[in-house]
Amino acid sequence: MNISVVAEQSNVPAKTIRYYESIGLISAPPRSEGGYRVYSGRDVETLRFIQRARSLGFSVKDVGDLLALWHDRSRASAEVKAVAERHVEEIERKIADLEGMRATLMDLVTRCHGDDRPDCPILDGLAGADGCCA
Amino acid sequence: MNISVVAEQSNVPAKTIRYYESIGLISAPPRSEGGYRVYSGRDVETLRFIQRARSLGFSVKDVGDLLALWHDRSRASAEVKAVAERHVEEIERKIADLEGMRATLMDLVTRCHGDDRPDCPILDGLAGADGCCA
DNA sequence: CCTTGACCTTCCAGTGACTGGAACCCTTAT
DNA sequence: ATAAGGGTTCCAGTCACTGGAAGGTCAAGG
Repeated sequence: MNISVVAEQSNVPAKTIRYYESIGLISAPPRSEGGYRVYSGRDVETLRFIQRARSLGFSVKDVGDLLALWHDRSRASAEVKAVAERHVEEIERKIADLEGMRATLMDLVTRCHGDDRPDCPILDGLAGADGCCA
Repeated sequence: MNISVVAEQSNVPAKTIRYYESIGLISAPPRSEGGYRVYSGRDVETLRFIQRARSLGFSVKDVGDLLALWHDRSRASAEVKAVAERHVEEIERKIADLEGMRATLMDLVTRCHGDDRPDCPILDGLAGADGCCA
């Protein structure tokens, strides 16, 4: 399989596959006579795994760890669970941050009449007038 | 005021202040004889504005727009509101994305017993076994 | 046989928003 | 005079790609 086929089947752009190879996340495949990368069905599986993990927000480093764990038949599931749990916590922190921003912004936005007059509680809030973001 | 004083009062690191100057977000202040940047109270206000806007998740580009609007006495509050509303939508998209990830991950995590055995629904899910991330 | 066009290759540069560090200059106090 | 603690510039690195240029390869059609 050439790279574009793998790209399509794994939903990872060809450019990104080469990038993953360059940083060592995946190993370099054999080459054809003309110098083209030649992939196997196994490579597609691996890239799908990576794609799913990335879409769940795991960092590339975490994905590398998960891949290693995946390939290690004797691993303890506790290790995998620990990586995933840390990641859930991080996601929850991000959600909390974003919800804080959303609440403040919604307050500002609803207080702004949004017409052609210059008076604007949003800018006042950002400027530090009372009643805004502590 | 030297840069470290402004940094402390605005809660923006000195390094970041210089960076903001380099990208044109703030204007270059006058210099002392020795070449030090000399700031005024007005600069502190501006940096506080920037700090608040950034902490609400506005991009630096958006902050630039908001600053321009802030300095423009004749602006229409509708413009400001539009910027803020677009940003709220973006935040809501991000929250939705993260909540999707969280739900999938939580499901995987709770199904993983997390002991010293290799059997692991998290890796199975990432590998594409049935029942995982659509 | 030659060309065309789609595919592949490498390498370099840019994104956003900083942050770290090196190497050097200025100020103030002792 | 010197030492500490500012300040200055500039370059490089982060993260995870993405775009683009310059050029090599392959299969089909004229």
